[in-house]
Amino acid sequence: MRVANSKSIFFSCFPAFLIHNPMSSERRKPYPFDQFESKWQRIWEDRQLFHAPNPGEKKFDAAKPKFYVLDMFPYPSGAGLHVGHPEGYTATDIVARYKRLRGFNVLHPMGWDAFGLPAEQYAIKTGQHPELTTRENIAKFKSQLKAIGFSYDWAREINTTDPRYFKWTQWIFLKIYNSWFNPKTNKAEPISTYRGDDPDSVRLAYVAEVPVNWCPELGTVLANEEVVDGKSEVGGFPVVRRPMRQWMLRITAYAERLIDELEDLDWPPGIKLLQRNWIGKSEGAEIDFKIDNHDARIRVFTTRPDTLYGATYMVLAPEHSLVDLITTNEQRAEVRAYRERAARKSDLERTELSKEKTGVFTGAHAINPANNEEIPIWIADYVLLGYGTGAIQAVPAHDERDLEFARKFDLPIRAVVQPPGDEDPIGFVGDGIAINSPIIDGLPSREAIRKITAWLEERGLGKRAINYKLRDWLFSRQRYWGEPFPIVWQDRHHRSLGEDELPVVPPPLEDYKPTGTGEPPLAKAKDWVRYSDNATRELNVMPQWAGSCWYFLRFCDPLNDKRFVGQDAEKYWMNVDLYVGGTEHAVLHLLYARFWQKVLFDLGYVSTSEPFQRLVNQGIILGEDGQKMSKSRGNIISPDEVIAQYGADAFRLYEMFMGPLEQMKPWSMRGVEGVSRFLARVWRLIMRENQAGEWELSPAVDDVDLAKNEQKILHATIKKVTEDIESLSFNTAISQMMIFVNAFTNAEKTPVSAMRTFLILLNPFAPHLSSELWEKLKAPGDITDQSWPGYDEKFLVEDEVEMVLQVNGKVRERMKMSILASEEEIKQAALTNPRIQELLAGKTPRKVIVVPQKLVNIVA
RNA sequence: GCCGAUGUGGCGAAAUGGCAGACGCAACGGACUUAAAAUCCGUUGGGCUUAAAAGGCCCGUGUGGGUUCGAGUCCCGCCAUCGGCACCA
Repeated sequence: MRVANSKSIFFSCFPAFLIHNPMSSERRKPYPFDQFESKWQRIWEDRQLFHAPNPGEKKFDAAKPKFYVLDMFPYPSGAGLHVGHPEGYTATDIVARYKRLRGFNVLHPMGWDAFGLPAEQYAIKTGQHPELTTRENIAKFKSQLKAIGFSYDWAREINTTDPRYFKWTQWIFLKIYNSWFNPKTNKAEPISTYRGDDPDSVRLAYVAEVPVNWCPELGTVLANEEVVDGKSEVGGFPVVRRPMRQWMLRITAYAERLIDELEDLDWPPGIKLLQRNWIGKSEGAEIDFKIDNHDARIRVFTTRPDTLYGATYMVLAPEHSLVDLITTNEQRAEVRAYRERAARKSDLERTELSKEKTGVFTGAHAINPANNEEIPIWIADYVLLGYGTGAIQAVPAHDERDLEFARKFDLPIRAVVQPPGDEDPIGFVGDGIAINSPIIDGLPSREAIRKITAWLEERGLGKRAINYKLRDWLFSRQRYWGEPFPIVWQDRHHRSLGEDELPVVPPPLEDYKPTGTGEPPLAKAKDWVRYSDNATRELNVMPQWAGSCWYFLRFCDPLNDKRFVGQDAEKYWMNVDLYVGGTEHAVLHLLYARFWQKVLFDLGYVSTSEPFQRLVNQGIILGEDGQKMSKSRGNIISPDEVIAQYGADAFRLYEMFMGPLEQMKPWSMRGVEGVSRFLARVWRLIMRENQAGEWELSPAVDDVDLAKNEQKILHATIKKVTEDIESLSFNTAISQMMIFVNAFTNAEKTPVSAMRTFLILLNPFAPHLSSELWEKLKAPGDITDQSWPGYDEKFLVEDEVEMVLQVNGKVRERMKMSILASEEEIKQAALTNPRIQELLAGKTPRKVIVVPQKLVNIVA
């Protein structure tokens, strides 16, 4: 307590209700939010006020339009919420409450993305089952969210670790597994429509031996996104490349559609660009090079077939399958040594540390198909097996990497593109004019590409080709706390379980520790693993992304036990009209979810091919020191302490008042105090404290007409708040409400009608306070049943406006003008103004610009 | 290196090409109070002019140019900070 030495005074002058627990109420509350916030939360819960009925249910009103507003659901960590989490949640809650007042059926759900590594790590440390800690963490998160007064439809709460949920995650996996992508129809179809010999080679879920990010410390494989600078994102342990049998999802089949269908989405352009870059489409050609003394050919991918004449050597990735075949005996030892070194390199060494190009000559030569020149074939780890064909034609004159390599190993460099101007052709990578290239000499690059590609195609030497950076999705994890695959193995072949065998529930385990061999922890559950006498279960589990790939669908119909989502519910609610979350999910989550949605759409299970129509990213909230909040900096602020001191409404309001939603901004307790003062002013506009220290309705509140200026400010506020909520500019909406309150604070009479209207405007932002005051005003019905007020422009315009008079662009004078004044009248009034006359000193103005109702600029 | 975002008072910020700094914080002054807290009222970008005030003038939105009667806003170049990607042929 701050007033340690003044307890007697403290007790004598404070109302009784504030002192029953003086240790917890550090200071006097500016308004008694603690008296009613939990009361309203209870009322909302008891009355199921925010439950949205589905089509076909009793209270469903088909006449209303729908609005689906969704938050990225959280991973319930042990630490609880910090003030960054509820930023987006507050924004969506304001929109949800606003849309309800506007007469929409609003779907506003919340749930838990609860599978994941931290719970498993905790289990390893403590021996507590992840299910238990998950349950506890969820309870903590949920109580924190409820304390903020969010209007979630808790009847739709979902939890990705609930068998009733992941049963359908597994079901969707089966659909993916039992589908293939038909390039003719450009969509997924049931595997039964595939006419080839080996369906397993085209399934959208398949098994492959792939080099993966193996982290010995965690005893698991990590996805690329979980590896940061060659170290594990969790724990910072070293990560090495190692081939392993893994489940993959064929997301690359959808690369084109994932790019194209971004077009019509209302997403920030930056996020669309990020996704496009991630998918990384590039157009070019594949060209076949003959190998001297061998039948095999090497296929390369290039975006610049017009530089073919400049290809003075070739490079294969060290892991390329033809390396063994073509390497000459003299070079074999050197090549083998290089390949071994490359294989041992971690990602860190391969990228960050390898500023110097390395490579070795195979001893073999290829024939350049354009000029039949013999060129040496090298291997080097700057060529990646996973991109294109894993082999390149090296054109050192017009590619920085090839140039660096050629210079280091003294390979020939030949210019074949003449840059515009007098730039040096060597090292020029842009478009120019083809030179030293008989077939295309003199052509600009774009045309040269077209012509030489056609030339190659005619001769069967190459063809147009498109490549993507996007790789197939590594979909398995060697962990315990995830969805088991509904797959069994028999005679070294995988096959799917029947839908009636779902869900496949993870077996209870005593010991969650990684085996360390790369074999998943599920291998320890011997009985569970044995599916039948000759079949065993798949031991991997799905990655955490799986559950979040379709949760927005489940929210439409969370209790359905017949289908992953009921058809009518899905049709009615989808798509998500507004999706709010952090930029950290800009690529992966959003890409994966779009991919699943498209598969389900192709197979006819959902009605839209894109899940999220409008996307908004909230900015990060920094600590009071302007640094990112983190345990180590000790600058984490929990909503609990803020709410205890200032109340949930002040917390919500400050989250939104800090600045634009998308922006990064630092927390400030002073700022919370500021909005809390504003809410107290609202309270005292309607309530006053009597002699006994009790709050009662203020006698100033009366059923009076509004003065003209009051009418104007009321309608200006309705207009501004409405428009600002629509554009998610909550900070300026709040500013306008402050202006409103400031204007009414000193009025003799507080017009009750204006107060009611204002409370409706305030309701989405500060639902507890506005509900309480609505009740205190004895206004009819519940505030949540009201309809959003409209405004009338006629109250906003005045008869007279103040206009600015400028001379040469500088403000020199102001004058009042009727809004009806014509331009000519305004001009005359300005020119005859004494101050302007004085400034002009008899000179004739050269030009007069009149902007009606705004200003006059006189150019002298 | 490439791509993207952002640079405005002491601080968070606001401004359809038309009065830069609304609103809030902090600070200062006043009212109320024995006093303080709370509350209410007022001042608050920098400089010059003035005994003081009123008033007037000049400068000011990262930086240098440009377009315009007029630029925080539009165009070109540069700098800084943050975020993403990073041998993708």
